[in-house]
Amino acid sequence: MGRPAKFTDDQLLDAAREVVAVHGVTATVAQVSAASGATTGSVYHRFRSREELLVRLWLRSIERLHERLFEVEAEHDDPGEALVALAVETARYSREHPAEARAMTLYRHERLVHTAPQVLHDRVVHLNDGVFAMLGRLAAQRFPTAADDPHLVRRVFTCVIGLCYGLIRPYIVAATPIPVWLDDVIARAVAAALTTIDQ
Amino acid sequence: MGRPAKFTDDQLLDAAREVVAVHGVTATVAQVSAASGATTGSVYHRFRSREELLVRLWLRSIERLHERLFEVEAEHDDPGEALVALAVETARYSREHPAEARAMTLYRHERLVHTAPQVLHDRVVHLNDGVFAMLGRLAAQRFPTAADDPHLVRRVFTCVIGLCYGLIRPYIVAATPIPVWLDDVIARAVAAALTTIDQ
DNA sequence: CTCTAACTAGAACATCGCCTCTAGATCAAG
DNA sequence: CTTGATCTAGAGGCGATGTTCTAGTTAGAG
Repeated sequence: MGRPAKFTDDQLLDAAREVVAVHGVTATVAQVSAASGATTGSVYHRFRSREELLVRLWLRSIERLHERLFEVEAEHDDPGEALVALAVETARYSREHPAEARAMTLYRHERLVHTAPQVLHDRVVHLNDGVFAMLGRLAAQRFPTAADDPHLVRRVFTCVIGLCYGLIRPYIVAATPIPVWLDDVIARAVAAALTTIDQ
Repeated sequence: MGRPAKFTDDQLLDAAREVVAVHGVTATVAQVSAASGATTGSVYHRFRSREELLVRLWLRSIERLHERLFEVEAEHDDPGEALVALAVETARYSREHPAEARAMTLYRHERLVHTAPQVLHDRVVHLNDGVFAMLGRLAAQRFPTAADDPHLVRRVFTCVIGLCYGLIRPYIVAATPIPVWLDDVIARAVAAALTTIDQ
């Protein structure tokens, strides 16, 4: 075997996360290497490009949020309550982990499906599969009459995750604390938004 | 006097708007000059920097939306209905003018307050004054008991403009049509969000 | 007509940041 | 100990892009 690694992938991603928390998507490889203690050469030994590094960071941050969301689903019996709880939990999680949340804002899923590095393409494509399946389950329970709407999951996603994310995003990007009163706004707004699917 | 101008400022801004609609914030001066027919030298004769050009475009797009919003206020007697109508109108306007809407997403107001070019600083700082005054008027009517809350206007702004913008932003950035069903989602969500201010 | 302010023109310059390249260090296996 | 795969190291190539520079053009004023 060869020499053991001095830095783990996660260590480099952690460094990138802190740089991104300050500089956003314009974070440079030089900044990441400075923050991690590795040199640019070492960074490029692990990641084929700056893009791959940042996309990996983005993927990791979103997957971590998703784990939380799955736990939230398990804690609720009522599908309507669960949907609202998913949105509120997204806000809470982002408030508690601002740097992780900032990493989530690096890209948009739809764009990356077309532009992500080859190696990550499949991971990007299937990133939301689990959450969409969960939303499909909850939606089928909550809106039995709309079960045949092919866009049902997409609409539910917009009313729950999209609505919440849109409200908290400005705070995340500005590195400003997400106000606690926003949780209540999100809960009521999501519940009301979902009523558009009823009729 | 000297030679008359071959391009007006608005012509150059229009060209920049079309480039931004495709390339977003990474639009280059070369792309703008190509789209307008002017050379980079001419562009720099009008605008001191790329930043000033793009900030001017951003300001123009937001001021144009604001004009619409003032008209909407005048069309409504009930303050609650007016607040909801403001949000829905923002979505409609963005749907009808996707390139203008894309220009609105170039910057965030809070960041520009600190980083905008000297010449534009005042214009940036007072950009929202009119809208905030309008929201203050409507909020004072709609929430008479909360009139002493120093953050009232900020909260109303979040519940109306912030909520709407958060929902439509993904479509604007992706250059995807804003679904019509979103108008209904926005109307109900805004109305519900505003109820958090009542108690 | 001549003068001149204002503008056009686009080549040239400077900077910045991604990425590569070659050399050297390290440590497990044999 | 020797070997060799793997990693560290950081200087430098290279392309892209913001900005400047100098020359030339235009059209109104006197």
